Amino acid sequence: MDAVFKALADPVRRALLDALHTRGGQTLGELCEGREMTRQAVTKHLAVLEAANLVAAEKRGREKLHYLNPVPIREVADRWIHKYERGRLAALANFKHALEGETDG
Amino acid sequence: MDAVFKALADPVRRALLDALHTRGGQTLGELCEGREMTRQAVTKHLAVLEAANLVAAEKRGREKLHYLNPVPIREVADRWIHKYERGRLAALANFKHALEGETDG
DNA sequence: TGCATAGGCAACCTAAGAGTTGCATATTGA
DNA sequence: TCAATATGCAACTCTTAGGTTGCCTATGCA
Repeated sequence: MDAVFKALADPVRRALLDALHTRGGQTLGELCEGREMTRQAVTKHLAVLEAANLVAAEKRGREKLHYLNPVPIREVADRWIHKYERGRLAALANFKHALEGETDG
Repeated sequence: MDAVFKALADPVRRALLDALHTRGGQTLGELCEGREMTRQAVTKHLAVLEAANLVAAEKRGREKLHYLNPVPIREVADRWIHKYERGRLAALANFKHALEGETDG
Protein backbone atom coordinates (compact mmCIF):
# COMPACT_ATOMS: atom_id res chain seq x y z
CA MET A 1 0.00 0.00 0.00
CA ASP A 2 2.82 2.35 0.88
CA ALA A 3 4.46 1.65 -2.46
CA VAL A 4 1.26 2.66 -4.23
CA PHE A 5 1.01 5.98 -2.39
CA LYS A 6 4.69 6.68 -3.04
CA ALA A 7 4.28 5.82 -6.70
CA LEU A 8 1.30 8.14 -7.04
CA ALA A 9 3.15 11.02 -5.38
CA ASP A 10 4.98 12.04 -8.55
CA PRO A 11 3.15 13.94 -11.31
CA VAL A 12 5.25 12.31 -14.03
CA ARG A 13 4.16 8.89 -12.85
CA ARG A 14 0.52 9.92 -12.67
CA ALA A 15 0.86 11.18 -16.24
CA LEU A 16 2.30 7.82 -17.27
CA LEU A 17 -0.67 6.06 -15.70
CA ASP A 18 -2.94 8.44 -17.59
CA ALA A 19 -1.21 7.60 -20.84
CA LEU A 20 -1.58 3.87 -20.21
CA HIS A 21 -5.18 4.37 -19.18
CA THR A 22 -5.83 6.09 -22.49
CA ARG A 23 -4.07 3.38 -24.45
CA GLY A 24 -2.58 0.21 -23.07
CA GLY A 25 0.35 -1.65 -24.57
CA GLN A 26 2.58 1.36 -25.22
CA THR A 27 6.30 0.88 -25.62
CA LEU A 28 8.91 2.69 -23.59
CA GLY A 29 9.69 4.87 -26.59
CA GLU A 30 6.06 5.87 -26.97
CA LEU A 31 5.79 6.68 -23.29
CA CYS A 32 8.83 8.94 -23.59
CA GLU A 33 7.32 11.07 -26.35
CA GLY A 34 6.46 14.58 -25.26
CA ARG A 35 8.14 14.29 -21.88
CA GLU A 36 11.02 16.64 -21.29
CA MET A 37 13.34 14.10 -19.80
CA THR A 38 15.59 11.31 -20.92
CA ARG A 39 14.47 7.79 -21.65
CA GLN A 40 16.31 6.59 -18.57
CA ALA A 41 14.33 8.89 -16.32
CA VAL A 42 11.10 7.50 -17.72
CA THR A 43 12.46 3.98 -17.26
CA LYS A 44 13.01 4.70 -13.58
CA HIS A 45 9.51 6.05 -13.15
CA LEU A 46 8.10 2.98 -14.84
CA ALA A 47 10.17 0.79 -12.53
CA VAL A 48 8.57 2.50 -9.54
CA LEU A 49 5.14 1.92 -11.03
CA GLU A 50 5.98 -1.73 -11.68
CA ALA A 51 7.27 -2.16 -8.12
CA ALA A 52 3.93 -0.85 -6.88
CA ASN A 53 2.20 -3.27 -9.23
CA LEU A 54 0.44 -0.41 -10.96
CA VAL A 55 1.98 -1.29 -14.29
CA ALA A 56 2.99 -4.59 -15.84
CA ALA A 57 5.32 -4.91 -18.78
CA GLU A 58 5.75 -7.56 -21.37
CA LYS A 59 8.64 -7.92 -23.77
CA ARG A 60 7.86 -8.40 -27.40
CA GLY A 61 10.96 -8.65 -29.49
CA ARG A 62 13.10 -5.66 -28.71
CA GLU A 63 10.13 -3.67 -27.50
CA LYS A 64 8.62 -3.52 -24.05
CA LEU A 65 4.88 -3.11 -23.86
CA HIS A 66 3.32 -1.54 -20.78
CA TYR A 67 -0.12 -2.11 -19.31
CA LEU A 68 -2.01 -0.40 -16.53
CA ASN A 69 -3.13 -2.54 -13.62
CA PRO A 70 -6.20 -0.88 -12.14
CA VAL A 71 -6.36 -3.14 -9.08
CA PRO A 72 -4.07 -1.29 -6.65
CA ILE A 73 -5.85 2.01 -7.29
CA ARG A 74 -9.11 0.23 -6.57
CA GLU A 75 -7.68 -1.12 -3.34
CA VAL A 76 -6.50 2.29 -2.21
CA ALA A 77 -9.99 3.59 -2.83
CA ASP A 78 -11.63 0.69 -1.02
CA ARG A 79 -9.37 0.23 1.94
CA TRP A 80 -8.20 3.73 2.62
CA ILE A 81 -10.22 6.51 1.05
CA HIS A 82 -13.58 5.02 1.88
CA LYS A 83 -12.63 4.98 5.54
CA TYR A 84 -12.62 8.76 5.35
CA GLU A 85 -15.92 8.83 3.55
CA ARG A 86 -17.54 7.23 6.57
CA GLY A 87 -17.95 9.94 9.16
CA ARG A 88 -16.96 12.49 6.57
CA LEU A 89 -19.81 14.84 7.31
CA ALA A 90 -19.09 14.70 11.02
CA ALA A 91 -15.44 15.49 10.38
CA LEU A 92 -16.41 18.31 8.09
CA ALA A 93 -18.72 19.83 10.69
CA ASN A 94 -15.97 19.48 13.26
CA PHE A 95 -13.54 21.13 10.87
CA LYS A 96 -15.77 24.06 10.03
CA HIS A 97 -16.51 24.57 13.68
CA ALA A 98 -12.79 24.91 14.28
CA LEU A 99 -12.38 27.37 11.44
CA GLU A 100 -14.99 29.60 13.00
CA GLY A 101 -12.94 29.86 16.15
CA GLU A 102 -15.19 27.70 18.24
CA THR A 103 -13.67 25.29 20.68
CA ASP A 104 -15.43 22.04 20.74
CA GLY A 105 -13.62 19.23 22.56
CA MET B 1 -3.85 18.20 -6.08
CA ASP B 2 -0.16 17.44 -6.28
CA ALA B 3 0.32 18.66 -2.71
CA VAL B 4 -2.33 16.20 -1.54
CA PHE B 5 -0.68 13.23 -3.26
CA LYS B 6 2.70 14.26 -1.88
CA ALA B 7 1.26 14.65 1.60
CA LEU B 8 -0.33 11.20 1.45
CA ALA B 9 2.91 9.59 0.33
CA ASP B 10 4.35 9.37 3.84
CA PRO B 11 3.10 6.69 6.27
CA VAL B 12 3.65 8.96 9.28
CA ARG B 13 1.37 11.56 7.75
CA ARG B 14 -1.28 8.99 6.90
CA ALA B 15 -1.10 7.84 10.52
CA LEU B 16 -1.60 11.43 11.67
CA LEU B 17 -4.67 11.70 9.47
CA ASP B 18 -5.92 8.46 10.95
CA ALA B 19 -5.43 9.83 14.45
CA LEU B 20 -7.34 13.00 13.60
CA HIS B 21 -10.04 10.98 11.90
CA THR B 22 -10.46 8.96 15.08
CA ARG B 23 -10.55 12.06 17.24
CA GLY B 24 -10.45 15.64 16.04
CA GLY B 25 -9.04 18.54 18.01
CA GLN B 26 -5.87 16.86 19.21
CA THR B 27 -2.94 18.95 20.33
CA LEU B 28 0.56 18.66 18.95
CA GLY B 29 1.63 16.91 22.13
CA GLU B 30 -1.12 14.33 21.81
CA LEU B 31 -0.26 13.71 18.18
CA CYS B 32 3.35 13.09 19.19
CA GLU B 33 2.49 10.34 21.67
CA GLY B 34 3.56 6.89 20.56
CA ARG B 35 5.55 8.11 17.58
CA GLU B 36 9.22 7.39 17.64
CA MET B 37 10.36 10.79 16.55
CA THR B 38 10.80 14.24 17.99
CA ARG B 39 8.07 16.82 18.34
CA GLN B 40 9.75 18.89 15.65
CA ALA B 41 9.53 16.06 13.15
CA VAL B 42 5.80 15.74 13.82
CA THR B 43 5.46 19.51 13.48
CA LYS B 44 6.99 19.31 10.03
CA HIS B 45 4.65 16.52 8.97
CA LEU B 46 1.68 18.51 10.20
CA ALA B 47 2.94 21.52 8.26
CA VAL B 48 2.92 19.42 5.09
CA LEU B 49 -0.62 18.30 5.84
CA GLU B 50 -1.68 21.89 6.48
CA ALA B 51 -0.05 23.04 3.23
CA ALA B 52 -2.11 20.41 1.42
CA ASN B 53 -5.18 21.67 3.26
CA LEU B 54 -5.75 18.23 4.74
CA VAL B 55 -5.45 19.53 8.28
CA ALA B 56 -6.37 22.84 9.87
CA ALA B 57 -5.08 24.03 13.21
CA GLU B 58 -6.43 26.42 15.73
CA LYS B 59 -4.57 27.93 18.65
CA ARG B 60 -6.21 27.78 22.03
CA GLY B 61 -4.08 29.27 24.74
CA ARG B 62 -0.69 27.67 24.54
CA GLU B 63 -2.09 24.61 22.79
CA LYS B 64 -2.64 24.00 19.12
CA LEU B 65 -5.66 21.93 18.17
CA HIS B 66 -5.68 20.02 14.90
CA TYR B 67 -8.63 19.03 12.75
CA LEU B 68 -8.96 16.81 9.73
CA ASN B 69 -10.34 18.36 6.57
CA PRO B 70 -11.96 15.56 4.58
CA VAL B 71 -12.54 17.65 1.45
CA PRO B 72 -9.23 17.17 -0.40
CA ILE B 73 -9.40 13.40 0.04
CA ARG B 74 -12.89 13.53 -1.40
CA GLU B 75 -11.63 15.54 -4.35
CA VAL B 76 -8.84 13.08 -5.06
CA ALA B 77 -11.41 10.30 -5.09
CA ASP B 78 -13.80 12.24 -7.32
CA ARG B 79 -11.45 13.82 -9.80
CA TRP B 80 -8.72 11.26 -10.05
CA ILE B 81 -9.53 7.79 -8.81
CA HIS B 82 -12.96 7.64 -10.35
CA LYS B 83 -11.42 8.26 -13.74
CA TYR B 84 -9.73 4.89 -13.37
CA GLU B 85 -12.94 3.26 -12.23
CA ARG B 86 -14.46 4.09 -15.57
CA GLY B 87 -13.07 1.64 -18.05
CA ARG B 88 -11.54 -0.29 -15.20
CA LEU B 89 -12.83 -3.65 -16.38
CA ALA B 90 -11.54 -3.02 -19.87
CA ALA B 91 -8.12 -2.11 -18.49
CA LEU B 92 -8.14 -5.19 -16.31
CA ALA B 93 -8.96 -7.44 -19.23
CA ASN B 94 -6.20 -5.78 -21.22
CA PHE B 95 -3.82 -6.25 -18.35
CA LYS B 96 -4.62 -9.93 -17.82
CA HIS B 97 -4.31 -10.51 -21.50
CA ALA B 98 -0.79 -9.12 -21.31
CA LEU B 99 0.11 -11.26 -18.34
CA GLU B 100 -0.84 -14.34 -20.30
CA GLY B 101 1.69 -13.48 -22.95
CA GLU B 102 -0.83 -12.46 -25.55
CA THR B 103 -0.08 -9.53 -27.76
CA ASP B 104 -3.10 -7.42 -28.41
CA GLY B 105 -2.31 -4.07 -30.03
C1' DT C 1 7.37 36.66 40.13
C1' DG C 2 9.06 32.31 38.96
C1' DC C 3 8.77 27.96 36.96
C1' DA C 4 6.74 24.28 34.26
C1' DT C 5 4.36 23.32 30.03
C1' DA C 6 3.24 23.76 24.96
C1' DG C 7 4.88 25.01 21.06
C1' DG C 8 7.96 27.74 17.32
C1' DC C 9 12.24 28.71 14.68
C1' DA C 10 16.62 27.91 12.56
C1' DA C 11 20.72 25.38 11.45
C1' DC C 12 22.42 21.20 10.45
C1' DC C 13 22.94 16.15 8.90
C1' DT C 14 21.85 12.30 6.05
C1' DA C 15 19.58 9.58 2.85
C1' DA C 16 16.57 9.06 -0.80
C1' DG C 17 14.62 10.82 -5.32
C1' DA C 18 14.83 12.60 -9.79
C1' DG C 19 17.57 13.26 -13.42
C1' DT C 20 21.81 12.90 -16.30
C1' DT C 21 25.74 10.79 -19.06
C1' DG C 22 28.05 6.88 -20.97
C1' DC C 23 28.28 2.46 -22.42
C1' DA C 24 26.38 -2.36 -23.15
C1' DT C 25 22.97 -5.67 -24.93
C1' DA C 26 19.58 -7.53 -27.98
C1' DT C 27 16.50 -7.48 -31.74
C1' DT C 28 15.35 -6.16 -36.65
C1' DG C 29 16.14 -5.83 -41.33
C1' DA C 30 18.91 -5.04 -45.50
C1' DT D 1 27.19 -9.64 -41.30
C1' DC D 2 26.46 -4.85 -40.31
C1' DA D 3 23.93 -0.90 -39.01
C1' DA D 4 19.92 1.02 -36.95
C1' DT D 5 16.55 0.65 -33.40
C1' DA D 6 14.83 -0.33 -28.61
C1' DT D 7 16.02 -1.04 -24.30
C1' DG D 8 19.09 -2.10 -20.02
C1' DC D 9 22.65 -1.12 -16.52
C1' DA D 10 25.74 1.57 -13.62
C1' DA D 11 27.87 5.60 -11.85
C1' DC D 12 27.36 10.23 -10.93
C1' DT D 13 25.23 14.96 -9.61
C1' DC D 14 21.92 17.81 -7.34
C1' DT D 15 18.00 18.75 -4.73
C1' DT D 16 14.70 17.78 -1.41
C1' DA D 17 12.62 15.32 2.47
C1' DG D 18 12.84 13.47 6.96
C1' DG D 19 14.88 13.89 11.11
C1' DT D 20 17.80 15.89 14.87
C1' DT D 21 19.75 19.34 18.22
C1' DG D 22 19.67 23.73 20.41
C1' DC D 23 17.54 27.64 21.72
C1' DC D 24 13.57 30.98 21.98
C1' DT D 25 8.65 32.46 22.89
C1' DA D 26 4.24 32.29 25.04
C1' DT D 27 0.83 30.61 28.18
C1' DG D 28 -0.72 28.61 32.66
C1' DC D 29 -0.42 28.50 37.38
C1' DA D 30 1.20 28.52 42.27
